[in-house]
Amino acid sequence: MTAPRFRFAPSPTGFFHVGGARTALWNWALAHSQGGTFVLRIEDTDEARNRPEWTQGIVDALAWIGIHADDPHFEGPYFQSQYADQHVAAAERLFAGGHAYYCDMTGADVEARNKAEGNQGYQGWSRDRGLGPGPGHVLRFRVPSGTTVVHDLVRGEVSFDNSLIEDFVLLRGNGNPMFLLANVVDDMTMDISHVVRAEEHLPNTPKQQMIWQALGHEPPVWAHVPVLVNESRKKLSKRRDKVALEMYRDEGFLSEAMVNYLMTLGWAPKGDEIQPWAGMQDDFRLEDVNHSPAFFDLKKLSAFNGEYIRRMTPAGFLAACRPWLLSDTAPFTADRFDEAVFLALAPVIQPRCTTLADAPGVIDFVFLADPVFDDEAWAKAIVAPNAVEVLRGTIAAWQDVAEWAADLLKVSFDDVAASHELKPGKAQAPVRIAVTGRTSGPPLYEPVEILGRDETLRRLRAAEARIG
RNA sequence: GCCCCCAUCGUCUAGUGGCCUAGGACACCACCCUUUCAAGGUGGCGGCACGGGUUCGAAUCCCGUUGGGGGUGCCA
Repeated sequence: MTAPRFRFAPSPTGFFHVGGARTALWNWALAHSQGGTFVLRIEDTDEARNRPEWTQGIVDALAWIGIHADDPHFEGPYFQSQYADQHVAAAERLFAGGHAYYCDMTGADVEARNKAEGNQGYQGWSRDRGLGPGPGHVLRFRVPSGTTVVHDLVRGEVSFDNSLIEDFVLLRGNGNPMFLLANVVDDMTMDISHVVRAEEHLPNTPKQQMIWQALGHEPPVWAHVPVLVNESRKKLSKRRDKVALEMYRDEGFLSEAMVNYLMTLGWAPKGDEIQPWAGMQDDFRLEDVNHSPAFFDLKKLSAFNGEYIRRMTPAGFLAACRPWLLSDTAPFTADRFDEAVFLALAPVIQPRCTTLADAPGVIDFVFLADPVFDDEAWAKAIVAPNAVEVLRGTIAAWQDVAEWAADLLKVSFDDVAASHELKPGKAQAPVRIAVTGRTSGPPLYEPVEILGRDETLRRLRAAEARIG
């Protein structure tokens, strides 16, 4: 028995679809666990050929989710266009074998005749006219009578009445092959044994299967997986939905979280949902895939991502966050950023992030010359009972604190709060806003310890002055 | 219109005739913890679309209905 070959054939459109990512992952898992090959074939259109960055985008996106081109199970990328000669050759064989015939009717002709006769679709009018190739002549497949049964690994047997399938076009009037034919020929040429793709292709499958058979080959193993849908249960589309995998990457989602989440859409790993790739790769089976479409839920993805962020080591977290920390969009400038400080604070930052992009905003005040005040929070904190007194009391207490350490600062502050008969948590607001600019955020005393006595007191006094 | 697919909490799913009083996760709510906000812990809310069969027994098998989706190009 020869090793199975799974093909993944995206068409480059300038971005990589999350639905495609899941299909790729499934093909990839199978290729690995069955000791087969993941064949990447790009369906390059005329436009895509002029934009090599589009295909590069696919390769990059695959690499991001762990499908690396240098893996021994990976083959490609190949391009559909490189097989153009074979597409035409196959069409000629089909014609020679009587499986296809030429037709000189244009789309308008077909429409007119249908209107006159009250029909729909192409009715095989040129089947016996004996036409040969010529300008404007399309080659049509002669659909045999009978029933075509597609054996699908996820759906079982699906049968189609051939009489309901029209004689579809194989070659255009200009001699160019149609996608349906090109696809079959490519799969055949590349010895593809398994075609795992989205459900939307299922209605076309009997046509492809008939081409396989007419060309004298057994069809591959088919598997049509359910599509991903939006909140209105429509197939995810570029126009309406955020479908670009790159976009999630750029927004700070971890590839591990994305991969893990994608795997759970239409399939469930044994045991915990959150699972390392290695286990899922071995357990994944097409037979276990669900039959119905799944909603791509950003909330759940975010939950997965937060979970993965919390599981990172501080060093790993820092490394992953670096692009956002040093970016122009960060609230502080790169020269004020301090890796050692971030590393020390990482354990309190991580549980407060759902994406890596959240990180700079959580501890911005540590790296800012002055905190950026949230006006609403400021107003609220300042009208609180004894706010000004607490602020002054804290200044007095902290300028004399024996050792500038988080635990001692806390003890010291608690005394101030107690002297005003306030609970520490409640009383903290004015101090917190003076130091961080906000009334909520990570624990106060650890960052304050890092900020140092001088800077902390400077901020507290500045806030006191701001109250005026 | 015609063809095909699909149907378990709001969402993602477990479930392959008795283990189901239907399990988990996300979301939501409450409480606990707590230095604010998170995180964490505990608990709660909530579902087999409907109608017929088959069977001693059906979420699970069959038929129908309804609802949803997809496909029907000289697009890919």
